[in-house]
Amino acid sequence: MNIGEAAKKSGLTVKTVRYYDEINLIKPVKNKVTNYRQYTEAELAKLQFIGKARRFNFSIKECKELLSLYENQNRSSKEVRDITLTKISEIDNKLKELKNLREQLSHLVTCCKGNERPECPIIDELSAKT
Amino acid sequence: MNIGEAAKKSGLTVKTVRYYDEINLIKPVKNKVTNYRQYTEAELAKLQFIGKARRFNFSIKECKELLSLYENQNRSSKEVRDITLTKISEIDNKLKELKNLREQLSHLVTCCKGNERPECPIIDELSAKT
DNA sequence: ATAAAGCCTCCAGTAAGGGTAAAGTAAAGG
DNA sequence: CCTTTACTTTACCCTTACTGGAGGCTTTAT
Repeated sequence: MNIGEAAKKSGLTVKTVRYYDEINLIKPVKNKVTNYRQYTEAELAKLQFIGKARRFNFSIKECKELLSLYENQNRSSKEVRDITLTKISEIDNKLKELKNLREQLSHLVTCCKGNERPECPIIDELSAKT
Repeated sequence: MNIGEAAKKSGLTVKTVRYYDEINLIKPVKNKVTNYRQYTEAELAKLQFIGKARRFNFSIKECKELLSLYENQNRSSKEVRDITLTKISEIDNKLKELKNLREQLSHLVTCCKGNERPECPIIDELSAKT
């Protein structure tokens, strides 16, 4: 498929997908006649995967690592397994923190609805005059 | 407290905290004699909050918005409430996606443990030759 | 008293793209 | 077949959110 379709299906921009080619992250073959990039389904899947990881601030370098987990010929090895487990635990930390952030905002909503100015330690702390 | 302590307690780097001062996000007072930045507990709380939001790719601009939710004298207004609810729903989407990413990696681990080379559609898809 | 650690400003560089231009290619309608 | 519209190409500079380093004051520990 062409770059536009790949971008759309992966939720990335065309610019970004082109950039990933440029930095040798996902390099599609190019139609020798038109010079258009041609993406396979496998490459699309990788783009989707990278998109997901990037949205959670895994760096491009880390994305390469994650991708290599999939591509590693020796992926059943202990080493690969360990890296993956490390990433998972990183993700678990992110999940925890994200839930906490949600909590904080949701608290803001329930705590401050209506016109009352209820007791609210979180807000008091944050809105205290410097 | 000095910048080093504020940085440590907020999980940001000193450089980053200084940057947030520079862009008028969190501006501490400065000790007129030493010229050192002096952070209050309230500013620390804001740094922590921003750190959390930034780690989930809320832009600096969005962080300002979020902060203003707390500081807004009129925070019980419908508008502020709506913005907050929107942010919360964005967070819920992020949570969903993050769980999905975790799932994908965790599947990789259980699927590929030991030395066998088991069937694994996700991997097969991703590692398929271009 | 001196060394190490922490703070300051200033300047330059980086990561990961985004915006726009100028030009080639492809698909659809008349 | 031709034109319009949509898509793709490279090239170049711009942006956001930092990061690193130089050079120099301040504070703390020995």
